[in-house]
Amino acid sequence: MTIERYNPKQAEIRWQRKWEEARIFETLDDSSAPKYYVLEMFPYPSGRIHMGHVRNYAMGDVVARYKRARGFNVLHPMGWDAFGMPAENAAMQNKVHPRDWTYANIDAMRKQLKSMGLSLDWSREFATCDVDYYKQQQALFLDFLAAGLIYRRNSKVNWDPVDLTVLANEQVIDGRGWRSGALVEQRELTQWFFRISDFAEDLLVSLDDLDHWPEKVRLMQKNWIGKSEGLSMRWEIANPAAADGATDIEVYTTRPDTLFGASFLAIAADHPLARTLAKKDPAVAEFCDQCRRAGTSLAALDTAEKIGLKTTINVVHPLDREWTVPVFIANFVLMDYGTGAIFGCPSGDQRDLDFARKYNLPVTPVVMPADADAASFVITDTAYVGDGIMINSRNLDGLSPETAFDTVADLLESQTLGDAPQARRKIHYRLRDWGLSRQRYWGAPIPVIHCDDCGVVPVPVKDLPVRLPDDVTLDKPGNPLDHHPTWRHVNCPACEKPARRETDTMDTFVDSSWYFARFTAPRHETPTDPAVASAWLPVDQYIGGIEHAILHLLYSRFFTRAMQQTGHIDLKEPFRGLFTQGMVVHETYRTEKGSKGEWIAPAEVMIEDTDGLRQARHATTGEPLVIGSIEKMSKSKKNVVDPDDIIDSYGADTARFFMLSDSPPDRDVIWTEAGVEGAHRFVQRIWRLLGDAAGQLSGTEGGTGEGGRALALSRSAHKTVKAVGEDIEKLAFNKAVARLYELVNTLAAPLADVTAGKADADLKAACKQAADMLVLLIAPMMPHLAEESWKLLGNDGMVATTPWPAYDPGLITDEQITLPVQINGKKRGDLTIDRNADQAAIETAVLGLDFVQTATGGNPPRKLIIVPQRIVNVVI
RNA sequence: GCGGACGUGGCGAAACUGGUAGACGCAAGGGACUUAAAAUCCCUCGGCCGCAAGGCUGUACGGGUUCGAGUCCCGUCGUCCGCACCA
Repeated sequence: MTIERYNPKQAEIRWQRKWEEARIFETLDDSSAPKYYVLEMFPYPSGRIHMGHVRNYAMGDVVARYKRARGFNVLHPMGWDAFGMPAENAAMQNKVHPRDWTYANIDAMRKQLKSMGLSLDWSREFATCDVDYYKQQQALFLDFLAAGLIYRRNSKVNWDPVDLTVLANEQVIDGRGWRSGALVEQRELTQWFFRISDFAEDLLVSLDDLDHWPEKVRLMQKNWIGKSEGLSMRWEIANPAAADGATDIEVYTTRPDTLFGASFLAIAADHPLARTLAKKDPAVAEFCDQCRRAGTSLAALDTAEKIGLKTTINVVHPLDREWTVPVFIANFVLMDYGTGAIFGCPSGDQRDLDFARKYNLPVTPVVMPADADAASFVITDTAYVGDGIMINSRNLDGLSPETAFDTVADLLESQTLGDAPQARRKIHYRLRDWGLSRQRYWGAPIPVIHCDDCGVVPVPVKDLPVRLPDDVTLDKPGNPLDHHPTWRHVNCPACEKPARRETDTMDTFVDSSWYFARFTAPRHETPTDPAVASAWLPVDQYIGGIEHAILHLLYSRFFTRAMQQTGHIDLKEPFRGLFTQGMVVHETYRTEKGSKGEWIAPAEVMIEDTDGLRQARHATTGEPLVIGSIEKMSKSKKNVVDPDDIIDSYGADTARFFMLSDSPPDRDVIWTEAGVEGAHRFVQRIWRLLGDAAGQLSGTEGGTGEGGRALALSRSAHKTVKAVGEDIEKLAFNKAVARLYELVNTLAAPLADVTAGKADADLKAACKQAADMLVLLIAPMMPHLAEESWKLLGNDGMVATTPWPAYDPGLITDEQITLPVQINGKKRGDLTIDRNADQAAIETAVLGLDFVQTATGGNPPRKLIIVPQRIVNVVI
């Protein structure tokens, strides 16, 4: 009579096979059903999946299975972000080819993902290192180049002189290469750039329309784009001889209103004028070198002292020809922001104030708080940066800074210096063009050829792909493509003379900037099938980590616009809905406190818990261990749990379910053994309750209970259907999980009666209906258990192709409701009353309650507040 | 420095637009079943007082608005995140 324990191992593989054979997750383009595109950020094939992947893909799969059950034509693809440095590093360490290493990893991870039972359309799978994929990417490059969306220019890069490669800013640690440890040099290299900054304004204003994105991500992108409105103004050089004939210095400011507070100009060490001066004066040259060296270390910026060197140059104040201001070279002025030159107004900027005090420059307050006194207002050691009114500013006095801004801007725009207006209003963005050149092997080759006669010549489309050569040596420093004996030698497509291939490859962020579009037609002979792509896109729900909030998402938004401009796609925003999930974290264990202790993996730890006191011990040696802080799972701290182990011992359903319960999905979730066991107990509980009753239920027709317990059960079940659907729509998986626990709790007793043969026909029908509903509701989270239970209950077909259950709205609202009754705002009791009772009826009933009578002493209350369907408050 | 988010039992968390604070889970304690264990089932579980009925108190801290505040406003403290010599 009692059913055996559920065996996920056998059941899960069996159902995975059945789904695959029936090809139910392979998506067709021609469907009359509305489309729904759900996508999780595709993984880098590092070798094994981790719990973060399990969480990410479990969430996406809930959405995909739920939407499918709701009748949508769901696209849910998977692929691999497969180019990048780790493959080259592995190749150097293990003497394997990056390609072999990568594809072996993909095979291993695909197998792991399949064991999770995800409803993915594997027929659309690709890796970005597939020749066909990067061929299409090269085609996009050529189109972007032709459309002027890509250009080439010299740019300063971080150069590792040992590894002979360019380093990203994140790879420079304390001024040294992260791998070689060599002092990083600043070098000028000719590099390719995407004109993303041309789209700055559109990328900024369109954020407002992305109302299914987290506010946090939109704000991060907004700050990253960094729009500022200001004035670009030229200051006439009073002594051109000192400046080698230069006549003016152009300065960018967002505070032209403070112009009368100016007491110095400062230029960057890399400013052309500074370079000119450095040539003549060794002291200037030495100072500039010092600034550049300090500039490479990001950490040093925090503490770096503001230092400057006074030059011999003076400039004329734009609004007073009698007034000259000294020019400094300063370490805090950046060449690549604005014009590389600023004017300093010490009273209104703390940094300028510190600088002025250090070099004894005048400090004139020009803005004061509206309630201050102009005669006595002084700046001591804190600059005044707030709003207020203008003072000490001649004709601007008394104006607001905002009005003063316009007054100064209008004046200087109409005033001329030389042959041109002295100033013009300028909108400035922090967003830089995106440099895509990488001096590496394992990336998509940039499809251009350098010819001595013709210059840079794009590879003709018919010659694509430009394939990566297989026979490369990776044990020498530098770019393997560069020292390949033959690969780079080709004839110029234009003049047929010998020429050289570009040996730089593309940044891997390029690969991930359009993969979501390729999934819509993954085998098409051009990058996209525009009609198909436009029909599927945008991605309705994109799910991934917050670490991609800026770069990946911004680049993808740019790429979509660029693809629209070049006719590959007909929209500009790729992701309608975005969700950023939290990390999976775990306790840490070490042999002793402090840095001396050795990290111990959770698998080797035993936890004892007596009266709330937790003690960790080594599972084999029994040695007591220190329980450390809860941190992101990482190899270095050994606090990792391998998904394979969990799926092996508990099954995929348990792993998925646990990842979805407990914590809200955007917050970190703590992985605990007890939590997994709890999830697994729930799996077994469902199986046991349904299994024991299955003999009675499998022949029973499900139906809504007509009265008593049967009706109460049906009410609970229908309410759960409604709630779970709403929770999944909001991606509130943890709340949906709680509703499922509740339903099982209420279902337990009636099911036990059914099992014992003590249920009447009404209750049996209600139980069957509720049980069927439960199975359909758990299916997005625990699909294998759902299929197995569905069959057990005697139902036909697969849950994976069964529609989402409908609830009866009539069962959602109860006829009797219980209103809490407060006296002076404190709950003192309840009132159970007909839900349609009018105000007068409620009032009479409330005043008749014993505890209300006691409180009022029979007198009418001062006030009686009745909030329909909610609460009653008696004020006395 | 600038910008943002958050702060609720022993723990993870619920609480829709201000309306019963702590749903649901974990841990813990007690009990039943069992030769025993596991599994399962039942009960208790914010704090204080009380045999109990019940009362008081409680959402970081201090004020305020309101019939009513975890939720709104002002201030303080703390934690986390993003950007950062940005002119």
